[in-house]
Amino acid sequence: MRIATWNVNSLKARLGKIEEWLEIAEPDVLCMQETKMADAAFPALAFHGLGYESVHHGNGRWNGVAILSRVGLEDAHPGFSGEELSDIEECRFLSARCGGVRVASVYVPNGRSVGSEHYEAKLEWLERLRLDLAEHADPSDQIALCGDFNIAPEDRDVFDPAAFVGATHVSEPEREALRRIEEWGLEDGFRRVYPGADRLYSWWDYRAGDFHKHRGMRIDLLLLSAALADKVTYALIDREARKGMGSDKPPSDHAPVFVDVAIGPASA
DNA sequence: ATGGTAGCGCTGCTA
Repeated sequence: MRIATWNVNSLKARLGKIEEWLEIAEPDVLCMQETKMADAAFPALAFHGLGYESVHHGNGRWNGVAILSRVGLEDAHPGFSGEELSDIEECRFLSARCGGVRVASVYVPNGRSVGSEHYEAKLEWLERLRLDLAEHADPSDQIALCGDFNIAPEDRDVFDPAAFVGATHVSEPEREALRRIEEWGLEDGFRRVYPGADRLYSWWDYRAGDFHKHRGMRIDLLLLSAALADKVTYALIDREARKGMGSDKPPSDHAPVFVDVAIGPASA
């Protein structure tokens, strides 16, 4: 099973590229973030035409998450377990069961600047995610948290650690919050395939030509429970899709990332 | 050089 994640930075602006990428990469499951779309505008028919069931959780603001699946999509749940839909101001978490895997599309708050109220809210959101797992999930199940975590797990995941001193995405409290989630029973699927690699990024700032200068960060992660992590056969950050894929319109500032896991009918 | 680009949507916010 191929499980992918992609912060698309506006689903409306990127729909053509996403359709193109689905046909090229053929993921079984794709988690998207930053759709910037309301549920009523979600193009479920376009994805259905490519063989994907889908679910979306968005309110038209700058957030919004979705899951596509061609291996079944059941028991979709917007927000954390027990969270009332009417209480959700920012749509950043959506889970569903796809082909026997509990999949979540995750869009961690940016945090803006260390010490700001937005940064504190980011840490609180991460702790809430951890508690949600601890209370409502079992680490022995097949679980994949896929998304834009807005955290580079280690210094080797950023192009120049010195340039990020004091910045968000690399601060110790953020990394500690991520580690605590992993300690519950999840593992960075990318590192199963590339344990020693550095300078492999998933996001590049649009500005100052950062993509072409290879000045990026690896912040888009696939966190897998052991039942999946032990069966990873391949992983890729699709840098080609960050180039724009033949269209005149700009690409997303994130590249899609995927892992292949040898489970279920797709791998038989 | 305290810069730069993109999306949304129409003014400035968010990333």
